Amino acid sequence: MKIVTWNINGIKARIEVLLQWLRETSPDIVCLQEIKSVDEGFPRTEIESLGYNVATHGQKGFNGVAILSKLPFEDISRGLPGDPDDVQARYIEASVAISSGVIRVGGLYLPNGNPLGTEKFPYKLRWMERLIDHARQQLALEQPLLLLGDYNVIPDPIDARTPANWSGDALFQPESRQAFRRLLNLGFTDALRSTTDEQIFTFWDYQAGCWQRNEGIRIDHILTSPQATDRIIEVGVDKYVRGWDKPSDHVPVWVKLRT
DNA sequence: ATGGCCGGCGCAGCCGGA
Repeated sequence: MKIVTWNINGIKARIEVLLQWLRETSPDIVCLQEIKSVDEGFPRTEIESLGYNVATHGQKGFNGVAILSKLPFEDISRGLPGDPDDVQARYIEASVAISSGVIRVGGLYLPNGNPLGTEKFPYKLRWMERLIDHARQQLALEQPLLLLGDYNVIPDPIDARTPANWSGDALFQPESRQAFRRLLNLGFTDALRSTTDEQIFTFWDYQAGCWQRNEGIRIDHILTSPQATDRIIEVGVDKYVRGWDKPSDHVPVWVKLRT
């Protein structure tokens, strides 16, 4: 089965691109970030007509995540535990039954954290600590688990075309990278990096001709638990979607798993 | 030449993104 993460940067502006990509690639599960929509405004019926179940966790104007699945959801959890005062819609989790058991999927939109020196950066780091705590609990279940989404973290220098451009950026701060490594060190695998040493990007800024100059970064990641890692067949990035009309600034990242 | 964009909201121009 094919499981994908994609920051679509606004579902209302991207619905035609999303439907076209769904028709062409027919993924089984899709985690979407930055839907920038309340649940009632999400174009659910158009997506359902392609054979998907839809679960959303939205808010007005910003953030917002969703999961699409051809298989029915077993149970859905909205919001990242650990801070009842956090009103930002950045996490959704669901299970689907497969022939060999159950697979759990967490779709996340990790805070950007810029600019440094504001409350946004400590919020990012606190959010990462909550994610680590939650991931540790989920790993204890010893099931196939995927935590995928827009992590807003450049893990290593190879993951940026020009690392020096990001030295003052929250995405490439030592604290951000260390928290990402601590998450991995719980027992997760960075699925894409486990299959290639190549420089591969998932985001190109709209500004300054970044796409044309290939000034990209890799910030959208699929983390797999040991039970999911053992099932990996192939990992890839649908880079060509960035060249479509009215593209998102992110592209889909996918993994094929044995069921 | 070292800047260049985009979406949401809501109907001008600001906020947020990365």
